[in-house]
Amino acid sequence: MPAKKKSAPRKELSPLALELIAARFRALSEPMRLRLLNLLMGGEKSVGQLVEATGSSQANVSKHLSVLREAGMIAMRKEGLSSFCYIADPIVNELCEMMCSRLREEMESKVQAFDAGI
Amino acid sequence: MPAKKKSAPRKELSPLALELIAARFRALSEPMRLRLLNLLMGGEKSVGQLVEATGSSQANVSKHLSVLREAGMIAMRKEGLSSFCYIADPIVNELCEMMCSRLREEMESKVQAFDAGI
DNA sequence: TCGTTACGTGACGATATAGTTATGTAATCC
DNA sequence: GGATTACATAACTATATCGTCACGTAACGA
Repeated sequence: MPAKKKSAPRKELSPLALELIAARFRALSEPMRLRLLNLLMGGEKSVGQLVEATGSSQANVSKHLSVLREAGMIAMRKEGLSSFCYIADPIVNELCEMMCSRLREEMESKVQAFDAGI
Repeated sequence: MPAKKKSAPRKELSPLALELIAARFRALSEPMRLRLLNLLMGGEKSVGQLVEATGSSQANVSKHLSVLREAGMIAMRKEGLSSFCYIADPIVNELCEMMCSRLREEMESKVQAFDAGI
Protein backbone atom coordinates (compact mmCIF):
# COMPACT_ATOMS: atom_id res chain seq x y z
CA MET A 1 0.00 0.00 0.00
CA PRO A 2 1.09 3.59 -0.58
CA ALA A 3 3.00 5.34 2.15
CA LYS A 4 1.02 7.65 4.44
CA LYS A 5 1.70 11.36 4.44
CA LYS A 6 3.44 11.62 7.77
CA SER A 7 3.56 10.81 11.50
CA ALA A 8 1.76 7.99 13.29
CA PRO A 9 -1.34 6.95 11.34
CA ARG A 10 -3.08 5.28 14.31
CA LYS A 11 -6.59 4.01 14.27
CA GLU A 12 -9.09 6.68 13.29
CA LEU A 13 -12.51 6.23 14.84
CA SER A 14 -15.57 6.50 12.63
CA PRO A 15 -18.06 9.34 13.21
CA LEU A 16 -20.62 6.78 14.36
CA ALA A 17 -18.24 5.24 16.88
CA LEU A 18 -17.30 8.69 18.15
CA GLU A 19 -20.94 9.62 18.59
CA LEU A 20 -21.76 6.39 20.42
CA ILE A 21 -18.82 6.71 22.77
CA ALA A 22 -19.62 10.37 23.40
CA ALA A 23 -23.22 9.44 24.18
CA ARG A 24 -22.09 7.02 26.88
CA PHE A 25 -19.84 9.58 28.47
CA ARG A 26 -22.62 12.15 28.20
CA ALA A 27 -24.88 9.90 30.24
CA LEU A 28 -22.26 10.05 32.99
CA SER A 29 -21.75 13.79 32.75
CA GLU A 30 -24.43 14.92 35.22
CA PRO A 31 -24.09 14.90 39.00
CA MET A 32 -27.64 13.68 39.53
CA ARG A 33 -27.15 10.70 37.26
CA LEU A 34 -23.88 9.82 38.95
CA ARG A 35 -25.69 10.03 42.24
CA LEU A 36 -28.37 7.65 41.01
CA LEU A 37 -25.76 5.22 39.74
CA ASN A 38 -23.90 5.47 43.01
CA LEU A 39 -27.09 4.57 44.85
CA LEU A 40 -27.73 1.67 42.51
CA MET A 41 -24.25 0.32 43.21
CA GLY A 42 -25.68 -0.66 46.58
CA GLY A 43 -28.21 -2.88 44.85
CA GLU A 44 -31.38 -2.45 42.85
CA LYS A 45 -33.86 0.16 44.02
CA SER A 46 -37.33 1.32 43.06
CA VAL A 47 -37.85 4.71 41.48
CA GLY A 48 -39.59 5.83 44.64
CA GLN A 49 -36.62 4.86 46.77
CA LEU A 50 -34.35 6.84 44.47
CA VAL A 51 -36.67 9.83 44.66
CA GLU A 52 -36.59 9.70 48.44
CA ALA A 53 -32.85 9.12 48.62
CA THR A 54 -32.02 12.01 46.33
CA GLY A 55 -34.67 14.43 47.51
CA SER A 56 -35.30 15.36 43.89
CA SER A 57 -38.66 15.35 42.16
CA GLN A 58 -40.11 12.14 40.81
CA ALA A 59 -40.29 13.56 37.30
CA ASN A 60 -36.67 14.56 37.35
CA VAL A 61 -35.47 11.20 38.64
CA SER A 62 -37.61 9.40 36.11
CA LYS A 63 -36.13 11.43 33.29
CA HIS A 64 -32.55 10.83 34.36
CA LEU A 65 -33.28 7.14 34.66
CA SER A 66 -34.56 7.20 31.09
CA VAL A 67 -31.28 8.70 29.94
CA LEU A 68 -29.30 6.05 31.78
CA ARG A 69 -31.52 3.33 30.38
CA GLU A 70 -31.17 4.54 26.81
CA ALA A 71 -27.42 4.60 27.29
CA GLY A 72 -27.64 0.95 28.32
CA MET A 73 -26.24 1.57 31.78
CA ILE A 74 -29.23 0.51 33.81
CA ALA A 75 -32.26 -1.69 33.24
CA MET A 76 -35.73 -1.80 34.80
CA ARG A 77 -37.78 -4.59 36.27
CA LYS A 78 -41.45 -4.11 36.98
CA GLU A 79 -42.97 -5.62 40.10
CA GLY A 80 -46.53 -4.60 40.89
CA LEU A 81 -46.73 -0.85 40.96
CA SER A 82 -43.02 -0.32 41.40
CA SER A 83 -40.23 -0.25 38.87
CA PHE A 84 -36.92 -1.48 40.12
CA CYS A 85 -33.70 -0.24 38.58
CA TYR A 86 -30.38 -2.00 38.53
CA ILE A 87 -27.04 -1.47 36.89
CA ALA A 88 -26.98 -3.36 33.61
CA ASP A 89 -23.46 -2.55 32.47
CA PRO A 90 -20.56 -3.50 34.75
CA ILE A 91 -18.49 -0.80 33.09
CA VAL A 92 -20.32 1.76 35.20
CA ASN A 93 -18.65 0.62 38.39
CA GLU A 94 -15.22 0.50 36.78
CA LEU A 95 -15.53 3.91 35.15
CA CYS A 96 -16.79 5.67 38.24
CA GLU A 97 -14.30 4.10 40.58
CA MET A 98 -11.50 4.84 38.18
CA MET A 99 -12.53 8.47 37.89
CA CYS A 100 -13.01 8.73 41.64
CA SER A 101 -9.61 7.37 42.54
CA ARG A 102 -7.97 9.48 39.86
CA LEU A 103 -9.56 12.61 41.27
CA ARG A 104 -8.52 11.64 44.76
CA GLU A 105 -4.91 11.22 43.62
CA GLU A 106 -5.01 14.57 41.90
CA MET A 107 -6.41 16.40 44.89
CA GLU A 108 -3.97 14.75 47.27
CA SER A 109 -1.05 15.81 45.13
CA LYS A 110 -2.41 19.35 45.15
CA VAL A 111 -2.68 19.23 48.93
CA GLN A 112 0.93 18.08 49.08
CA ALA A 113 2.00 20.90 46.81
CA PHE A 114 0.07 23.31 49.00
CA ASP A 115 1.66 21.93 52.14
CA ALA A 116 5.07 22.20 50.53
CA GLY A 117 4.40 25.88 50.04
CA ILE A 118 4.50 25.78 46.28
CA MET B 1 -23.56 4.52 66.70
CA PRO B 2 -27.29 4.32 66.01
CA ALA B 3 -28.54 1.78 63.52
CA LYS B 4 -29.25 3.01 60.00
CA LYS B 5 -32.79 2.95 58.68
CA LYS B 6 -32.44 0.12 56.20
CA SER B 7 -30.57 -1.50 53.27
CA ALA B 8 -26.94 -1.03 52.29
CA PRO B 9 -25.65 2.38 53.43
CA ARG B 10 -22.72 2.47 50.99
CA LYS B 11 -20.47 5.42 50.49
CA GLU B 12 -22.36 8.56 49.52
CA LEU B 13 -20.42 10.94 47.33
CA SER B 14 -20.34 14.62 48.23
CA PRO B 15 -21.92 17.17 45.88
CA LEU B 16 -18.47 18.55 45.12
CA ALA B 17 -17.09 15.13 44.23
CA LEU B 18 -20.12 14.44 42.05
CA GLU B 19 -19.66 17.73 40.23
CA LEU B 20 -15.95 17.14 39.66
CA ILE B 21 -16.48 13.63 38.35
CA ALA B 22 -19.32 14.79 36.13
CA ALA B 23 -17.12 17.55 34.76
CA ARG B 24 -14.49 15.03 33.69
CA PHE B 25 -17.04 12.87 31.95
CA ARG B 26 -18.55 15.96 30.37
CA ALA B 27 -15.21 16.77 28.80
CA LEU B 28 -15.37 13.37 27.09
CA SER B 29 -18.98 13.72 26.01
CA GLU B 30 -18.41 15.37 22.63
CA PRO B 31 -17.36 13.58 19.44
CA MET B 32 -15.00 16.33 18.38
CA ARG B 33 -13.13 16.22 21.67
CA LEU B 34 -12.88 12.45 21.52
CA ARG B 35 -11.51 12.82 18.04
CA LEU B 36 -8.89 15.27 19.24
CA LEU B 37 -7.90 12.95 22.07
CA ASN B 38 -7.75 10.04 19.68
CA LEU B 39 -5.38 12.01 17.48
CA LEU B 40 -3.26 12.96 20.47
CA MET B 41 -2.94 9.30 21.42
CA GLY B 42 -0.61 9.07 18.45
CA GLY B 43 1.68 11.61 20.06
CA GLU B 44 1.72 15.33 20.66
CA LYS B 45 0.51 17.61 17.89
CA SER B 46 0.28 21.31 17.24
CA VAL B 47 -3.07 23.06 17.14
CA GLY B 48 -2.60 23.59 13.42
CA GLN B 49 -2.04 19.89 12.85
CA LEU B 50 -5.22 19.13 14.74
CA VAL B 51 -7.13 21.70 12.72
CA GLU B 52 -5.92 20.13 9.51
CA ALA B 53 -6.53 16.57 10.71
CA THR B 54 -10.09 17.27 11.82
CA GLY B 55 -11.08 19.65 9.04
CA SER B 56 -12.77 21.82 11.63
CA SER B 57 -12.21 25.52 12.12
CA GLN B 58 -9.25 26.78 14.12
CA ALA B 59 -11.52 28.58 16.58
CA ASN B 60 -13.55 25.48 17.22
CA VAL B 61 -10.54 23.26 17.78
CA SER B 62 -8.98 25.83 20.05
CA LYS B 63 -12.10 25.99 22.17
CA HIS B 64 -12.37 22.24 22.53
CA LEU B 65 -8.72 22.08 23.49
CA SER B 66 -9.44 24.66 26.19
CA VAL B 67 -12.16 22.45 27.59
CA LEU B 68 -9.87 19.44 27.62
CA ARG B 69 -7.12 21.47 29.23
CA GLU B 70 -9.36 22.79 31.99
CA ALA B 71 -10.49 19.24 32.65
CA GLY B 72 -6.82 18.33 33.12
CA MET B 73 -6.81 15.82 30.28
CA ILE B 74 -4.31 17.54 28.03
CA ALA B 75 -1.53 20.07 28.48
CA MET B 76 0.13 22.53 26.14
CA ARG B 77 3.73 23.27 25.34
CA LYS B 78 4.72 26.38 23.42
CA GLU B 79 7.45 26.25 20.85
CA GLY B 80 7.91 29.28 18.70
CA LEU B 81 4.61 30.19 17.12
CA SER B 82 3.11 26.79 17.64
CA SER B 83 1.40 25.27 20.65
CA PHE B 84 1.83 21.56 21.03
CA CYS B 85 -0.79 19.52 22.84
CA TYR B 86 -0.28 16.21 24.57
CA ILE B 87 -2.31 13.96 26.79
CA ALA B 88 -1.60 14.84 30.40
CA ASP B 89 -3.78 12.29 32.14
CA PRO B 90 -3.20 8.60 31.38
CA ILE B 91 -6.76 7.88 32.39
CA VAL B 92 -7.86 9.19 29.01
CA ASN B 93 -6.43 6.21 27.18
CA GLU B 94 -7.88 3.74 29.64
CA LEU B 95 -11.32 5.29 29.63
CA CYS B 96 -11.60 5.56 25.87
CA GLU B 97 -10.28 2.09 25.19
CA MET B 98 -12.55 0.64 27.85
CA MET B 99 -15.57 2.37 26.36
CA CYS B 100 -14.55 1.38 22.85
CA SER B 101 -14.13 -2.30 23.60
CA ARG B 102 -17.34 -2.32 25.61
CA LEU B 103 -19.24 -0.85 22.68
CA ARG B 104 -17.68 -3.35 20.33
CA GLU B 105 -18.76 -6.22 22.57
CA GLU B 106 -22.25 -4.84 22.74
CA MET B 107 -22.59 -4.42 19.00
CA GLU B 108 -21.16 -7.86 18.32
CA SER B 109 -23.66 -9.44 20.67
CA LYS B 110 -26.42 -7.59 18.87
CA VAL B 111 -25.14 -8.85 15.55
CA GLN B 112 -25.16 -12.38 16.95
CA ALA B 113 -28.70 -11.92 18.20
CA PHE B 114 -29.66 -10.61 14.78
CA ASP B 115 -27.97 -13.55 13.04
CA ALA B 116 -29.75 -15.93 15.41
CA GLY B 117 -33.02 -14.44 14.23
CA ILE B 118 -34.02 -13.14 17.61
C1' DT C 1 -66.12 0.62 39.47
C1' DC C 2 -63.72 4.09 41.87
C1' DG C 3 -59.90 5.83 44.08
C1' DT C 4 -55.03 5.49 45.08
C1' DT C 5 -50.34 4.55 44.16
C1' DA C 6 -46.05 4.60 41.41
C1' DC C 7 -44.33 6.02 37.28
C1' DG C 8 -43.78 7.92 32.56
C1' DT C 9 -44.12 11.91 29.58
C1' DG C 10 -45.19 16.33 27.14
C1' DA C 11 -44.81 21.36 27.61
C1' DC C 12 -42.41 25.11 29.36
C1' DG C 13 -38.65 28.47 30.85
C1' DA C 14 -33.86 29.00 32.17
C1' DT C 15 -29.30 27.88 31.33
C1' DA C 16 -25.46 25.70 28.87
C1' DT C 17 -22.94 24.33 24.88
C1' DA C 18 -21.27 23.80 19.73
C1' DG C 19 -19.92 26.19 15.92
C1' DT C 20 -19.11 30.51 13.24
C1' DT C 21 -17.33 35.19 12.55
C1' DA C 22 -14.51 38.64 13.77
C1' DT C 23 -10.92 40.41 16.46
C1' DG C 24 -6.83 40.40 19.75
C1' DT C 25 -2.03 38.94 20.61
C1' DA C 26 2.52 37.04 20.93
C1' DA C 27 6.36 35.21 18.21
C1' DT C 28 8.81 35.25 13.94
C1' DC C 29 10.62 37.04 9.49
C1' DC C 30 11.79 40.89 6.26
C1' DG D 1 9.14 48.90 12.33
C1' DG D 2 5.78 46.32 9.55
C1' DA D 3 3.85 42.11 7.82
C1' DT D 4 2.84 37.40 8.69
C1' DT D 5 1.96 33.28 11.23
C1' DA D 6 -0.29 30.45 14.84
C1' DC D 7 -3.29 30.62 18.17
C1' DA D 8 -6.72 32.49 21.82
C1' DT D 9 -10.96 34.71 22.74
C1' DA D 10 -15.27 37.62 22.71
C1' DA D 11 -19.83 38.05 20.52
C1' DC D 12 -23.42 35.77 18.47
C1' DT D 13 -26.96 32.18 16.90
C1' DA D 14 -28.83 27.68 17.08
C1' DT D 15 -29.58 23.76 19.59
C1' DA D 16 -29.58 20.80 23.65
C1' DT D 17 -30.43 19.94 28.40
C1' DC D 18 -31.99 20.48 33.37
C1' DG D 19 -35.65 20.98 36.43
C1' DT D 20 -40.62 21.89 37.19
C1' DC D 21 -45.54 21.51 36.49
C1' DA D 22 -49.21 19.25 34.80
C1' DC D 23 -51.22 15.37 33.07
C1' DG D 24 -51.61 10.39 31.33
C1' DT D 25 -51.59 5.51 32.60
C1' DA D 26 -51.06 0.87 34.34
C1' DA D 27 -51.46 -1.90 38.58
C1' DC D 28 -53.36 -2.60 42.79
C1' DG D 29 -57.06 -2.23 46.81
C1' DA D 30 -61.84 -1.51 48.56
